Amino acid sequence: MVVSRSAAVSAIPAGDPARGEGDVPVCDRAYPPSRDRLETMAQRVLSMEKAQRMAEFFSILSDPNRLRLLSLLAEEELCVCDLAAALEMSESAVSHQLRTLRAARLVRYDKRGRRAFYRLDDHHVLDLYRSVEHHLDEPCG
Amino acid sequence: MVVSRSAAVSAIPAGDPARGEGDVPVCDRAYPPSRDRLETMAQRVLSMEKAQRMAEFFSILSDPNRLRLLSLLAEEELCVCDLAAALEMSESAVSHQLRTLRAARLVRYDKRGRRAFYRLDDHHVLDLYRSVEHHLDEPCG
DNA sequence: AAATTATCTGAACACCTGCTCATACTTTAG
DNA sequence: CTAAAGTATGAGCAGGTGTTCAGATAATTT
Repeated sequence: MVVSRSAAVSAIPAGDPARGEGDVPVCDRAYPPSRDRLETMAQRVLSMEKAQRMAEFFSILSDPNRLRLLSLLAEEELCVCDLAAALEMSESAVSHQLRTLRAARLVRYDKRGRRAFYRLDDHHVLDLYRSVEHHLDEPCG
Repeated sequence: MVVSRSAAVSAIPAGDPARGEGDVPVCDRAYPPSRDRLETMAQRVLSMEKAQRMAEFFSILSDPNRLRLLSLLAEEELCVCDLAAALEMSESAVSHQLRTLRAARLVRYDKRGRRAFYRLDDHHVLDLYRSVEHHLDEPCG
């Protein structure tokens, strides 16, 4: 894991805004690609296993109701029925979605009496959330 | 848009690591929630429209093969057949996925001869990609 | 010109997702 | 104790997603 880290990070290089859009890299390579080129690409490409895990994480955030749940829980802990009332969803649907978020360790809950109070359990997800929110607010996005 | 920005950003507050996990906020509120509380939550919750757009964006990144395509295109521009060879996918499947990425403005292409060279068209997506990559590399993740 | 190459596209199919509904469980109220 | 409230969960179903397959298009080669 430690060894693969540098390779993994280099698989997606820094933004590199220094390189202008104009100077296009080599464009008329031989086809089919040589074994060397294929091997080079194989080293750069995200492993299937890692891609799978990343995709699963993104898919947790790819549902509007889950995002709305997170947006409320980012402010304060709330119980299932409050969440259901605020989002105008059935309590069953909310419970199912919270289960999904729980499985992904994005929220955790705390049962008091017959109510279950949910709160965020992941600080990274907020940064991500805000990044995309900001990204989509851009005029070109 | 400008006016809504502050409200939108405040919907998800800063990480606020200063507040310890110990001091739990108010936990035994009345139920059902008062009109005031419901109204407050309604102001904080992500709008359905915005949630929809964010979810669509995340869903673009929620497929392992699309992530692998992006990981290759982050390094250099590549044509469909190179990508297909590197990922061991059919050229048709790659073309379909590139169409999806194109529609989301994450990649753009450049046709030369009978080949189509694809490259990234979005700088934000790399930051996001790296954030999640880093997040999932953590021991607790 | 005909054949080949690189890509694109629509249809069809299998798989996955998120909802509702019915039901069960646990805790509080009467 | 019984009844009700709050939540959890499995089954089932409608809708969405990603692949393959067949076919079309345009540029190159022979």
